Amino acid sequence: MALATNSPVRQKDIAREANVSVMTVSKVVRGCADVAPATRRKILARIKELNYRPHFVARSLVSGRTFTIGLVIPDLMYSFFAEISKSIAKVIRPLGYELVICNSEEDSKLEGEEIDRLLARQVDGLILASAQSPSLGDVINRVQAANVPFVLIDRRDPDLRTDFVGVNNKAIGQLATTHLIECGCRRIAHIFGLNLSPGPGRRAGYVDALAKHKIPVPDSYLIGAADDQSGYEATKRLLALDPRPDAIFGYNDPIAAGAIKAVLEAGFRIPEDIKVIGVGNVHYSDLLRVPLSTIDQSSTLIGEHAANIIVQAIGSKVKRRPRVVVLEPLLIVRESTAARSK
Amino acid sequence: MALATNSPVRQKDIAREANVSVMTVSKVVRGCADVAPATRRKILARIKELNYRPHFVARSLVSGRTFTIGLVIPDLMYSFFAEISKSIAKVIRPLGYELVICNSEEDSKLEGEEIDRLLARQVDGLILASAQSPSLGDVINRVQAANVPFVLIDRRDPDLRTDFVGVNNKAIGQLATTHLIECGCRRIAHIFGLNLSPGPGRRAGYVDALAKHKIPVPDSYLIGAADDQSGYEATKRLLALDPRPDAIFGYNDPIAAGAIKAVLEAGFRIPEDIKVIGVGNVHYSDLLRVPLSTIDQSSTLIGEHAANIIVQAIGSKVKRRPRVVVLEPLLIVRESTAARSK
DNA sequence: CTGAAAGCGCTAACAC
DNA sequence: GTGTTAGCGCTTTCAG
Repeated sequence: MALATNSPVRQKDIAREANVSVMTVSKVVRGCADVAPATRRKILARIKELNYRPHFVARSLVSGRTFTIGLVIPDLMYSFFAEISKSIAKVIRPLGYELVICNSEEDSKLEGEEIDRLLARQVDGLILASAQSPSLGDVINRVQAANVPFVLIDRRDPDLRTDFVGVNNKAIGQLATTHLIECGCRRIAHIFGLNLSPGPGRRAGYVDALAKHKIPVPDSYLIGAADDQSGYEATKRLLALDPRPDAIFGYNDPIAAGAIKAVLEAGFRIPEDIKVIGVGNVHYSDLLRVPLSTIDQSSTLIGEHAANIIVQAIGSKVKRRPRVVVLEPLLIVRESTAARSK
Repeated sequence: MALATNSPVRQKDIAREANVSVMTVSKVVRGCADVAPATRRKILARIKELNYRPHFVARSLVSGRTFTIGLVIPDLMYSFFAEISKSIAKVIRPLGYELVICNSEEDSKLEGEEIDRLLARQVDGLILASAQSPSLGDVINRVQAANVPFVLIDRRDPDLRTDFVGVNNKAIGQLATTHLIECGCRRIAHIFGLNLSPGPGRRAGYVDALAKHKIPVPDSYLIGAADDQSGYEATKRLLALDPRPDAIFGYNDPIAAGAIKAVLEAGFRIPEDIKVIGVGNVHYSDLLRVPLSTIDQSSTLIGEHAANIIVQAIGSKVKRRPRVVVLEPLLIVRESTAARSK
């Protein structure tokens, strides 16, 4: 025992110690059947003794596979993306893959660089929640040129026929808005998000639901924000309008949480005076000043689907037709849109 | 132009196209000076034309460096760790490193496997927020045997002389508890966390502060929890005690948020009847039912320090003495411990 | 300034 | 069952 506290142990070392060739060691390491039991035992003993670990890089060089999947997301701090990352990892880990996560920080230039780096690192596949706007074309071209399978998540370029996993954003907008209408609200404002695929989709659903119920709203009820802070600011502006909105549909939960803060600060009650709904069903929605009604977009499922698709794409040598998974959203009613008896 | 839509381009291809040897291409790629300007230009043109990208794996095999750093954390969903991940990435990215993040899910067996995998992948360094308990010894031994630099973060084994970056947890416990005492509370309960280094540290600070002010509390005021849900449950049990606590110090913000929920549900007011304080200053603390007073543990700084240390350790061939960075916590007072005029 | 030789650690493919 | 040969794409070393 003892020894081997330092310096990498190679198959060559095992081979020498066990009086066999490197090839035989390699076979044992990979679990090939055609090795004599006695030899195998001897080699395994040395492997354990010297604490040998196969050299992943060397193996990758010859096999052409790194068992690495790259994930590019706007921000790990959004629990939506953290949850997706986690669920992807959970699927691919047992298959021997590791995940390299890159923050693009909603910056399309940075995103491009990260993707290039991941390609240079020979990732076997790529999962992208792109910050590119309005078109993903450039990046996608480079990825395709590198012949690396990829899946788009959350944010989609409708012009591109690629694998995609996401939510039906229009349905989200419709669901949220219709819910508010059914709650009796008629002056429904929407704080929309970034100009990426989920943003316009939710907005379209909002507009659509209003139209369907023949409820007109002033343009001033549509206003943009990026996070809880700007959602808070945006809401202050909404509250100054005349007539004042009686409901606010936030692009996501953080924005809606900011809205709640602004509404309460202004002295209005939720849900009595103003109802608020968000999207995402983030973990803490239930703990907010007013427990937040929201639309669940099943982040975990998105990750699982994306992971399964990419793994399958890596495995298949033939060109597959693009797989598109669009999940249906789910309304979750909490106190912020509750029907309150006075 | 055109072509090269597929198949990897190698230096060999560039060399052939440019009528030079592979060596010269390699030199240009690496930016060596000893290449004739004309040759360099010619080669660069081909590189761009064929969209050549250096093969990271091959490069790693010969250089012995992967420019990859492994990060093992309990859960990416804890915003504390997400924030650390993000700040680490921000530091190492410009230096050419990529981060591989692994969730250990607070499972020491899984953690060990992940570390082994990262070692097999030849990571240049490792940053660990270990779930091992009570001692990190085993894992650390393996990492040291592999001769890979590593930094412990957040969770420490006091017996081990290793690089470490974290917060002064005892000071956190003292700060929180002393603050509650100064608010006039005398029946201060503590919901402690997992039995890892931060848990006992904070608890010790709590006990210490109470002792210093000669405030006795019944054993029943000390109770454990793991997340917001169990924090909620734990608080319900605390509220059933006689005498009822007039303050609750939660191990972290999620637990404290769960406590707030339970307290309000039971019909008590915060901060008038019961004050609550957490730790972590998570992003949404301000948006909770009652804005949560908390102790900031500067997650971003932890990540930055850890990143700097690991990069330095990777760079230096000599054995350095362990660097230990213990950050001092900061009290942030919000409404949950505010002195309210009746 | 340019290039030929050797090899990083490992594994296909094929002999023995 | 076992070992030999060749080579993955790149860089280090050293000749030209």
